[in-house]
Formats: sequence, C-alpha cells, structure tokens
Amino acid sequence: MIHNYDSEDKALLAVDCIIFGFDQEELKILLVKRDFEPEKGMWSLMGGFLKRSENLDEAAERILLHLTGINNVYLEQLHSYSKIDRDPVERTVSVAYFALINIEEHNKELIKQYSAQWFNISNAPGLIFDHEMMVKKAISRLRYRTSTVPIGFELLPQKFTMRQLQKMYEAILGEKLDKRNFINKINSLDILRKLDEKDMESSKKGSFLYTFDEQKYKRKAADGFSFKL
Amino acid sequence: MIHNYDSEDKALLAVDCIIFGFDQEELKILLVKRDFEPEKGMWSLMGGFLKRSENLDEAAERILLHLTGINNVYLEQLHSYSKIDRDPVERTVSVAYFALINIEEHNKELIKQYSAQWFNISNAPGLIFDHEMMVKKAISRLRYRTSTVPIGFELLPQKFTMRQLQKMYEAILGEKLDKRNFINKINSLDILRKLDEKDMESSKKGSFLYTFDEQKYKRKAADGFSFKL
DNA sequence: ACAAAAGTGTTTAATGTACACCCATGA
DNA sequence: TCATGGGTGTACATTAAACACTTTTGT
Repeated sequence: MIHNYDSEDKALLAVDCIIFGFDQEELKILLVKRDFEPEKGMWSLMGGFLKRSENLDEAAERILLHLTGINNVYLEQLHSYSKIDRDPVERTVSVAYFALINIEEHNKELIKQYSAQWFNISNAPGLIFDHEMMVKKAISRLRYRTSTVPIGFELLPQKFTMRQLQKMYEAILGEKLDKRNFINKINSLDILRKLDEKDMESSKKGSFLYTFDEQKYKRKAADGFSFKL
Repeated sequence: MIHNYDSEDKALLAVDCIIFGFDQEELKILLVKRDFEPEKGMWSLMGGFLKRSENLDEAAERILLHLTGINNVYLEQLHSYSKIDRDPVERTVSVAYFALINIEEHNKELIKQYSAQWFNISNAPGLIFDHEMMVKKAISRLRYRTSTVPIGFELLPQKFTMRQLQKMYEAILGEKLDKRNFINKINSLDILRKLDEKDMESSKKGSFLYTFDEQKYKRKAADGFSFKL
C-alpha cells in the first residue's frame, strides 16, 4: 500500500446518470440542458456531486429522484471517468450510472424545470465533456445486461403485450427479431404470467397482457436456472 | 445538474488492484501485508491514492509497477466502492482494478519488500475493508471477460502448450473441460500459431508450443468475428 | 369485404457434448 | 516394457434460425 497522500490530491466526485426509457418504439435517454457555466446551454447527462453523508449508489438515487420524481429504480454503476481535465473548472472524477425507468411514470413538471428532454439514442445531440463515451458504454452494458438478466421489464408498464416486449428488446439490441422465435424463447423461459386481460389499444383483435413473475424467476434462478435471451 | 457542493464533500480517491496470476495449476492473487494502521498486519489488496497528475488508469499502472516491476499489463477498471465508513480513518472512495500478469515475470525482490505473497483464490486469507467483495467481483468479471475476449494469454508465457492453455481456462472458470472439445474449439477459432518447437518439460513425448496470433485475431475481429470460448 | 395486428409449429442448420484409443518417449 | 502425458474424430443431443398462414374485429 502506497499510503502517502497530499490533501491536494483529494478530488471532487461527481455522479452522472444515463437514464433510459422506452416509448413503445425507440430506446431513449433523458438529457438536461445546462443552465450554468461551463458549457452553459449544452446538453448533458443529469449529474451531481457525492456528499459526505451518502455512498455512490445513494447519490445516484438522489439525483434520479430529483429529476424524475421516481424512487426504487433499477440503477447500475457503469464506470468511473477521471481524465485530468475532463471538467475544465476543477479536478473531478465522475462515476457513471445507468437507470431504467418506465417512461410513463416520470414527473413531467420536474423535467421541465430542469429543461430536460427525451431523445432517441439514434439522434441524441452532442454532449459535454466525456458524456458521450458514457452513453456509448451504457448502451453496450445495457445490451449485455438485458440479455442475461430479466431487467428489461423495468422499461415497460407492469402489464405489457408480447409485441411490446419484443419491440423493447429490438430497440435495445438494435436489430429486428423473429416474432415466432421470440415468443417461443420467452415462453420457454417460463417467467411470465399471462393475464386474462387484453390490451385493445394496438389492434382490433386485442392482444393478451402479461406480467413478469418475479417470484417465479427468483425461485428458478436460485435453482440454477439462468435467463438468456 | 445539481452543481452546488461543499469543499468538505471532496473525498480521497484510492485505487486497489486485484492482481491475477496463474502458476500452471491454480489461479492466484497477489496480496500485501499491511505494515501500517489501521488493520496493520492484515492482508489486503495492493493500493494507493490517485494523484492530481494522473487519471485512474495511470494510477493503477503506477501501483502495479511499484509492486511487480512490470509495465504494459492488462488492466481493467472493475467497480468503485464508496461505503461511507469503508475506511475507518477517512472518507475514501476506492476504484478497484484487476490485472492479469505472467506470474513468472514479476520482480520477486519487490514483492518481498512489500511483504506481498501469492495465494490461490481458493484459499486466500481474509482481507481488510471491502477487499473481499472486490476480489469476488473481479473473479466474476474475469470469467466473463476471458470467455468473450482473448485476454487469458496474458497469464501465460508467450509460448504455451494446449494443455497449459486448457488448465488456465479451467482454473479461471473453476471447472474441468474436455480435452478434445477444448482443442477443437480453440482450433476452430483459428487465432493461434502452432510452432515447430516442442515443450519437453511436461512429458517425454513433448508437446507442441503455440503462440497467440494477435494480428490475425485483430483482423478477424475487425471483420465481425467474435471470440467465444 | 378488407385492412391490420395477433397468434401459432415445423423443418433445417449449427453448435455443443460425450466419449476411447493409439503414439512417442524416457526411465 | 511400461508408465506418462500427447494427440486425434465421430455420433448424438440440444439449441438456434428460417419460414407462412389463419384468426379476429372494427371500419
């Protein structure tokens, strides 16, 4: 252990959040317009500084709550960014987190206050500092995570149709999937509960609604089953 | 962006390294015995503090160089740990890195100076703070990484036998692999170069030596090929 | 009656897994 | 000559991928 340090080696610790949502068609991220220098007026990830009284996960939760009004969100630490002059004003190390939220649930008033806006990942604006690197890495982690662990449901309403589920995966993976193969795969996993209810919005015939049976999944996972899309 | 902060919110940033080696039989980690308080005399990961003049990757390289004398090592950032009282003396956030080194190449004098020692991952001693969590996560990341990208070679000498390669993967994955299936898989990847040379240490017959053909791998990877063990 | 989305299985290809014998050599 | 590790191929099982028609119902 090399344990000598200068107190001038202390750094500011920031947390930046890549917030993902899904609007039935495309994968989106929530960005805020900076109303302060540097880079005032530019788009950036929602961020904040770590406080003495909280750990990084808690800071990320707090930041997310402030912007969206939502609590108990899927949040995962992504990577820490430390280029010396990444923030031109002060030495700052930023820990990036990504979050999955149900896009319908966020507080629209709040995001207006922050001049925040949802963008399709395919046509998001340029971002300050190293935020674009963060988004890129977040998407790649999201692809991996959603295909090995059933967290995609966080992006959907509690009750969803097979078609919504498929479109959500297509949006994340960036490729079309075969309808029949997809349904067969999902059904073989045996972690959804089919409801009696139908969604009548999307078609005349109506399509059955499903929910993710988390209890069942947990039982199976504890038993060695592994989710693999 | 929540951009107000107290300068008392600044934190010390530490870097801790999980250093992996392979001794032809088992996966090992290099641990140091602390010669200072707190937890003096206990085993811990090799660590140090981030300096103003370097980024996190550079800090990890520096720390690794100090302990092993080796440069140009495979290093990957793992995760940041920030529990408020993880270090009982001062608020410290630690960024964990893991490294893969050829165990033959490290400087044995240096590690003696640090009272460092190699331990099998299966019978390593208890560690200070949250270092055991770090090791656990590092092993899991290592398993994933080595089976999706050809970095396992970092643990082996430049020239190695098929058997060494297999044992290395077995040690990492924690399971026995079938000899013929393993060789077939590796050969089908077509990223090794078979040498004319034989290793005569391990048997009377001798076994052919191979090297990892990085150029070939890169060409194939650029062309859409993906390594999958 | 027709447009629009829902629902439903089978065939084929690719990949993974299990498995056993001969070879070369030094002691 | 025998003990030790090196080297090799095939059959079977599982998983992935391609593919098209019928149903329902509101307009």
